[in-house]
Amino acid sequence: MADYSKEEIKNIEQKWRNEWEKRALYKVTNDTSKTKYYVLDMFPYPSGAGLHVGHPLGYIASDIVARFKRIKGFNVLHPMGFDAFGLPAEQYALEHGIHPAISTQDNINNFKRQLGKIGFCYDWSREVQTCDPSYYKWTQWIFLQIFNSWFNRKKEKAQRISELITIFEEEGNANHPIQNSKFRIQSFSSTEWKGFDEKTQQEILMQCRLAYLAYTDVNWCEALGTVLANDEVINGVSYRGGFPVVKKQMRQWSLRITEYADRLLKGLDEIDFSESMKDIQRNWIGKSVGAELEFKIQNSKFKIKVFTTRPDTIFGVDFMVIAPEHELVKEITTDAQREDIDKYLKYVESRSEVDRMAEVKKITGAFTGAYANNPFNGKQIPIWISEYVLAGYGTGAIMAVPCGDERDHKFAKHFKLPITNIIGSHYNGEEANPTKDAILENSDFLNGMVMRDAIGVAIQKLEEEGIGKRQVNYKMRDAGWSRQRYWGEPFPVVFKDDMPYAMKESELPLELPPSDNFKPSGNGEGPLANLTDWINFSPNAKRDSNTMPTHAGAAWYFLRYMDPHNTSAFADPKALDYWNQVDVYIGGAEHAVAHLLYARLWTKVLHDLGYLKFDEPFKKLINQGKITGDSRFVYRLRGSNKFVSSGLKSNHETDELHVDISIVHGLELDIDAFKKWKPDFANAEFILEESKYICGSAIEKMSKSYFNVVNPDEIINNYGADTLRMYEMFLGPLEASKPWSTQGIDGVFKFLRKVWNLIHDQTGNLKVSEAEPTRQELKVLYKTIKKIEQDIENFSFNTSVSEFMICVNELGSLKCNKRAIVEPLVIALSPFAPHIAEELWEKLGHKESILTATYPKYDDQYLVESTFSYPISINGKVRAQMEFALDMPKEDIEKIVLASEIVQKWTEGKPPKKMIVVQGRIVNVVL
RNA sequence: GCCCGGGUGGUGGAAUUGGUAGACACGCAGGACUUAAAAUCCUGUGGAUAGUAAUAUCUGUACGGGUUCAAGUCCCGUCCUGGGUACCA
Repeated sequence: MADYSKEEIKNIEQKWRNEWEKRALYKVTNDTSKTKYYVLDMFPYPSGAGLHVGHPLGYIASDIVARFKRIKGFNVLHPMGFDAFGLPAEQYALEHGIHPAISTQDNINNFKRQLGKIGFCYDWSREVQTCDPSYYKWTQWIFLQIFNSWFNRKKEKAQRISELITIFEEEGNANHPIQNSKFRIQSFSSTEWKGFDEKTQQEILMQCRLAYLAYTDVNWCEALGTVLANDEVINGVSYRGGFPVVKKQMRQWSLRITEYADRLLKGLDEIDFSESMKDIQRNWIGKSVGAELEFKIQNSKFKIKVFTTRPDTIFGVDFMVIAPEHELVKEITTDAQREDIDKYLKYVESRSEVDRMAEVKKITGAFTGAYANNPFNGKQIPIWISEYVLAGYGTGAIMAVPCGDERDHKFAKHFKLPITNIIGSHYNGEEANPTKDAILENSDFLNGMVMRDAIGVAIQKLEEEGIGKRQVNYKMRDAGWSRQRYWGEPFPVVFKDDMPYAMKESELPLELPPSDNFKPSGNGEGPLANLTDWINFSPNAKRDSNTMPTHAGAAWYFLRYMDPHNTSAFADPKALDYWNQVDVYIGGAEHAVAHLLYARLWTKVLHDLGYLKFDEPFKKLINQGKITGDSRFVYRLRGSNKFVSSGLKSNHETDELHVDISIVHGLELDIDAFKKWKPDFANAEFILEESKYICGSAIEKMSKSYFNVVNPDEIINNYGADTLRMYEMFLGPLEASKPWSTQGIDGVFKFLRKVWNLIHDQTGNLKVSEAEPTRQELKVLYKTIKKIEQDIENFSFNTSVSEFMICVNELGSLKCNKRAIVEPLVIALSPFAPHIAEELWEKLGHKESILTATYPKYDDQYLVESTFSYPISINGKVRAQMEFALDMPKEDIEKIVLASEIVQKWTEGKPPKKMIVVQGRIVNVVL
């Protein structure tokens, strides 16, 4: 009895999970007397497959941090919830006829059961579910705040739309021009504003709102009768089924995230995300600084605006290219070229997304017959159209500089256009050179300047002459916010006269109407369009048939945890103020651009509107790596039931089959188990190498169909949750992605048993001595505590597990079972292995949970390696100090002293700057 | 193509940021206990050469150069590899 056996582990872990719940130990209060610490996991989408070993990796890490900070004396918020709206539940409903609400609840229950077994210290009383009306009431409410805001570019912040209306009433829009150049009304006075009818006013406001309706392209899949999200479209065909996808214009909600591009970019400097994560966001935002300038078209009233990042190359412009969709194409094409252009436009129209993606390198285009003039020297420039210029970026038109831009160069060569060289020997005639370091030639007033410097000069000149101006462009587009789905938040608006109006707060939530029809309506609208009574709920008012994307609920859930049951606000300002930013946010890197950007955006808008004091939600972000599966293969001879070992398969024609990883040891197949695995294989024959069957292997994603999934329940049944927790941490650095393998889990289990045995004798009785610890024992303990503390602060949990192992090995060899050593060790271990720590803590005579303990302090004097220094004197003067370790053997010290005298002779009396001494030997001397 | 990471024993991975490379663990080998097995414990374990041995010497962090008293770590080039992005002017 009382051995750390598998049976005993189950009892211990169950006992403590019950105790924790019974004593409500994880309940967190908004207690403002303590310093707060907010540790957040990215809440999961509760998929039907349940948890696999990859999920808990980040959760375990955050749980360790939460428990650590707690025993460090912080008031720790460590909540969990579910991102419960989403496509898979709807898909499941279509296939199995089970309502998403029901399957989602089932899945959540299963997740909670699995999470409960791992011993996390979540405060479940703060759980949020995004599909809960009491939650999405506030998602809708925040959406309406965004809808009722506009972005004041002068102040670079969001303001209430009511303030904009006041401005329009007082002064028209002279100071706040319409940004959409295609909108029919561009400027108006205050009297004009007052004269507009209601609908016109609403249309104007729609051009300014941060959440706005507009016709935008969607990915329409005719075969599936539905609209697809970007990530459901792979290389121009649908992810499911591989059907063609085309662009279709639909009236949809978007969030004007582009207005925040610059603040989202600047905000990155203040927050602690990994550089790669910041890079991804920066690339996504895609800021480029350059100039916008106008080219006059010959014999025409039109001008073409282009955007360029390289105004310094203005004298190298040999032609211009505009997008085929550009509005001026029809206007400027000459009669002589009309046939060519029409032919090309037809060709472009016929090209699907797939073709374009596949043939990026293909050079196509047509000449319009029109010419523009270089704004500086009047040089005649032919105007072409080509699909390599995108209508959606910049102005949809470019000035082509073939000697400096690769695509322009290829285009010029292909159509035999002349190429002006402005960079001398930097251009070899064969390929473009995008350098900024060349000295400009053939460039009029820029001649002789280094290109890098000429950029600013050119912009200044453009501005002086009124030809152009400095301009910043972003790759990022506004965020499409409509989904043609059922299982999401309905938009809390009503349409009157085709314009949306915000619902009143008292009317929220606008609940998702009950339905059992989840099929798309077929005309591009989602399933809600089938509910005509709900849509047309009143004779002159309609609802939106779209729902919000899952990003909506996830864009603010971290705020709701602070005050989850509030019915009068999304959270109390005091709670928001106290908990403030998330101190550490742990989750997968796959959310780099979508979720994290939207959460940052919503935070910034709420900040601007005065609801939050902070404008970045996450102070620090840690991306845990993916745990991938380690698959095994067998090779079946084609058309037979004979399997050939991996090393010999090249001699045969074989098919590769996944085999269950549980019947393979390392790479060697358990042949008997294999025969029993599936009836088909009962009579299988084998071609062996060295009398073994060796399997092939590959690292791939964990998936049931690959037979490489490891369910945490299995590990917990075998070894207990504490071993699982420590093993997942021991596997490698948190941020690295790594294949799952249970090789080595025994080592972690043995470690825990050693801890157990440290204070139990062979018969299972407690053996703790009250004796004073020795200096050596204290050193072992303090060294460990200090290292662990640093490791946790650095999120380096793999090394901290090693550190514990070293410590227990050393204490074991010292035969140390003293209370003064063991107790602090158990406290330090408790964040990693809470169950065993609680049990030992109780056995050591404590009535209160170990969560109420205080993280042990260490005494530096026991850790210092170098405690005294020996002066080296040269010519009677002390010239350098040498440091010695306190516990260095005496003989070694004598050796060094001797050596240092030799060194002095060797260095001819020059004082060494530094001497490297390792284990009593002088390794190196720095003069 | 462009922008970031990464490449260390049979395996997962350490290395105080330029200072004994391979901590810790797995695996493997040998030993102890046992009638036996399991479990547990102990010892060894990058490679090569020499030696009965303790040990000694050389070599070694993808490859080729370089800086430095000293390089896994810094610089240049090459090759693999993971991620992001894609005609963004």
